Amino acid sequence: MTKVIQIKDIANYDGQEVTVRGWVYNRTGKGRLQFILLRDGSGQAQCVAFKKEMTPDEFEIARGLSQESSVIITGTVRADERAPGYPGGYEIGIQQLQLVQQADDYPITPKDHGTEYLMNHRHLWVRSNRQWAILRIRATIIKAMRDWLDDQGFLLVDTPIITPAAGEETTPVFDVDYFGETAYLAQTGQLYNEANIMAFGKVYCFGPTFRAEKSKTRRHLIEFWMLEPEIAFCSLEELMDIEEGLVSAGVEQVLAKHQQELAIIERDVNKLEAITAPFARISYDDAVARLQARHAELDDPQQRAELAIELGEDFGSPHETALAEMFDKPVFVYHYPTAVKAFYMTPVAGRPEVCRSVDLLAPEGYGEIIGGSERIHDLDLLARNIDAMGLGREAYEWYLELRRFGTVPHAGFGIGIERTVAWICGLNHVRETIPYARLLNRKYP
RNA sequence: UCCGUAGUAGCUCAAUUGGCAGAGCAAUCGGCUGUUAACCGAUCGGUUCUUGGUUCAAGUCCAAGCUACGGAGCCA
Repeated sequence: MTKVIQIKDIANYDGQEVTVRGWVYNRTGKGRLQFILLRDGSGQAQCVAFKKEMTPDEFEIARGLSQESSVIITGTVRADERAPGYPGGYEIGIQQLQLVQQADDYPITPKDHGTEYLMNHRHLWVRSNRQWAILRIRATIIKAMRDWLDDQGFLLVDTPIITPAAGEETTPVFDVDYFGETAYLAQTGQLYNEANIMAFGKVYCFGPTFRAEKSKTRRHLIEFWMLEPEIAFCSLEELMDIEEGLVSAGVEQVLAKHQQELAIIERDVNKLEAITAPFARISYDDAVARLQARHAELDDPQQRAELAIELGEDFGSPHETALAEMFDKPVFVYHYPTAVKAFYMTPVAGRPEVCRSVDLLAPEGYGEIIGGSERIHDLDLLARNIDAMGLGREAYEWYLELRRFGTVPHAGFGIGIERTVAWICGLNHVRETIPYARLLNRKYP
């Protein structure tokens, strides 16, 4: 029994006999010579079948292998510059081949397919190179950001998915039948984070969140994953320091560990190498002025209509894109109008029409990847806002109590994992950044 | 919800002014000892999204609907 190896480690076994187990990604042949590109989840390696080096029965199996058939192959590793794969450069000369199952008419061929077809076969599509690369990068981004927070003294504190009240008042939520009562799927863990910082100082939660919005764009999912740090005794400026440290750590780790995957998805690595702290910080007022200046340069009537903006209005998607295009790194926009932001955001002292909020806009048109703010820590002001929004005191009683027992200035933010992955990978849609996307018209598979 | 585009073989797409339903890939069979989405030969493959209408004749024109894609709003 030879050693079973992972293909990613193949370079360590040059000249040795090994066993690999996996699936046929592709096969080409020239009569008595067959090339089997085998993937095992960790990588891909070319396995070469010569008729004279195998039993006749096993060679016939090799000659007839279909795409995604599962096999166990034993053979000798040898370096060969012609060998494709990941990492590539090594191939396996097959001595024994065991067929686990001959796959029957695999639907996703190595040719072009449409989006709908691929999404209908997402359970199989995740096997493809490009999806393999993206989902591996996603895992690294999550790990890098969590490691960074852990190293900074944050504690992971999980927050509930089923909640008694909608977290934010602005967006529609999903109802859940909770033994005859109505509960809601979480849109954010923030309110619970605010309780948890009073116990642990610096915390974050990480998990799925749910928005019942009828949004159908390349930036929206119904179910998406969010990493939400919250920090006691934290100002908006300190919050921006944390955000840029977190984001640049994620980019740095992807560059360090995934050159191979970035090559598969053909990402322009130069643009990622530029993503280092600090990031530009501009006020909402400044952003509006920049957009108005840009607007004045435009001739096209449709573009002019999209980019028109007055002080006090919220940004639409075209505004965010235009702003981000002015920078080659993510850019912070702070002090948004109070009226367009959530009820818990602290008004700026002396200028209550704007609030201590900050969004981080990703470059290359990917839009907002982070939203954050200083939270109101004054009991009376928070209670007034809750009443003014018509939210109902009962569900928020515990939240108000946080301001009654040792309230402190604090701040936090949420970073959308899928938008971040889409930006770092240079994808044109978030649906490829999550294994099984939930979209307005899709919950299958 | 609004605006725009599309729907033809398992997949990706053609089909001229309304005039015989086509190709590549996949699949099946055969050939080939260095292939990189191999190549060569053959075979197989159709409710042209649905319903109704115009016409000698509809994939093509008209009406309604369905589905998908892209964008807006809203958001991360």
